[in-house]
Amino acid sequence: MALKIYNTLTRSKDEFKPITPGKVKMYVCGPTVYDYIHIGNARPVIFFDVVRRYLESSGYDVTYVVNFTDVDDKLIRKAAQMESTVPEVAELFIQKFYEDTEGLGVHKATLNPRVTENIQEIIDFIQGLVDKGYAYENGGDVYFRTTKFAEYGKLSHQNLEELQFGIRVEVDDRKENPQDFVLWKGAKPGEISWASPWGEGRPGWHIECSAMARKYLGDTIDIHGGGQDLQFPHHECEIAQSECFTGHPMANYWMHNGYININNEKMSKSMGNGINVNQMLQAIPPQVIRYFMLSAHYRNPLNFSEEAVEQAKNGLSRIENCIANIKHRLSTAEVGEPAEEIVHAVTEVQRQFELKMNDDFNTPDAITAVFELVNAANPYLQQESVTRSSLELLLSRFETMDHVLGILAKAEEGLLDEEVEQLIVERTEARKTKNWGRADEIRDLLTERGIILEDTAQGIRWRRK
RNA sequence: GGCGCCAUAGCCAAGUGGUAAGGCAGAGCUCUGCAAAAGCUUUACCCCCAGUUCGAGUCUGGGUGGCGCCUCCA
Repeated sequence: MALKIYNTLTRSKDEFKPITPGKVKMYVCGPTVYDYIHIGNARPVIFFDVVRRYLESSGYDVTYVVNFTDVDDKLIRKAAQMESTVPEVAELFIQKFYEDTEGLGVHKATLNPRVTENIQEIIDFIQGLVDKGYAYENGGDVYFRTTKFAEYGKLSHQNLEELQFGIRVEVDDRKENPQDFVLWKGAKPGEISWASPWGEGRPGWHIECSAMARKYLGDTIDIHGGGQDLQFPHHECEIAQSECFTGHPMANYWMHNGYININNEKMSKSMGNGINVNQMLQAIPPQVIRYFMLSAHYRNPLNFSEEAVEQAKNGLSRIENCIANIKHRLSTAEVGEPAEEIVHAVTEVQRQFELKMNDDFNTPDAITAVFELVNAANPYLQQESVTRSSLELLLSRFETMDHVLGILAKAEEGLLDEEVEQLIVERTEARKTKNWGRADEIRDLLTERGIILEDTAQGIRWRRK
């Protein structure tokens, strides 16, 4: 079963063939660290984490690079606002990024290079472009000469002539052509800056990714990802810079995730409907956020709303209940061969899971596969006698799939404080003597404390709300 | 103006031309001391109109209605 990836470059699902067998070089554009990450940032962070996990679970050795843009206009503005410095602001929000993404269960990237740690590489890169005639200096700025790169527009499938320039951003008259973009920005007095052949300044936005991707992964990488909005101009410009500089394709597969809307509206700061991951994690368990994010295909828009979160939460409970029920049966299960229907279900579910993940990372269908396992497990659990091997088989399959999706909470077994333990014992006694009043009283009391009791044929099962 | 995306049940959401997955919510029933969890049952002529085809949610053309990008943006 070959993995297919929708490639923005070709606009089709292409079979994935790594440059080096068994290895994947993957670069995803990371955040500009001038603020907390928001729910929109969280989508690529979570999705590409899943891509990376899936590739690893498929046996690939993945080098996953996510950069930090730690110097740019927004950072300079923010630093002034906070009466701080750019490095301090960057450091603060890099730490917040780590906290938030860890909170979301995201595995750390192999490398998180920063722009400010790669200034020399960036300058060399720009110099190379100038030397080859692809870039020119004017008034302390250096620009990329888009007309020299015939393929400019191949990623976003744009014709240079048809683009409307200067609609949103004023065209700088130091450019030869309005579509040229800046590689090096001359510093204004007082701004953070580095010495360069063109005077004091800082890198333009696009060049950093070209320089860092090349430095850490090589001239051509396997997968380059990011949000849909980065397609143009950001990734288009990266391609122009890198391919003019190295003479090789920058990346073989370009992946772009869709937007998140909030209550069916585009999220934007000006509308004031942004949601920080940090705040969100206070209210919503990370597993629910991941489940929600993965419940739609990554290229489709996804609408965030209270109702959607509620549905995600309830859907997840079905899976979690199932697993809790399996674990609860473990102690009273019998020795024996795994049940035939379970072996069959487990095999079929795994096949489906891989089939769907191989089809351009169809996570909604992958989640469906998880539910199919639930739908096989639950009727089995209804049976009077079950075998331990069946239960273990089910559990291990859940684990395998969750290793990729990361939607299940780590089991926090056993740890009930003594008082609660005591109450449960008391309630069991009360039930034996049919003292239903007391039994219900205790159950209500524990419910208030967030502990839900369930009476099963195999004894009491408790879980946290 | 250019380049694209989307439309499937009350809600969310898949769907390789071959009688429309899965989840949530709702309803009824079973199990239960009562619950919970779980089980069973139940809900779609796939935005509209043409066309291609033995056969179209799926392909083509044309509409309608949403939406994105066009040098800050995930």
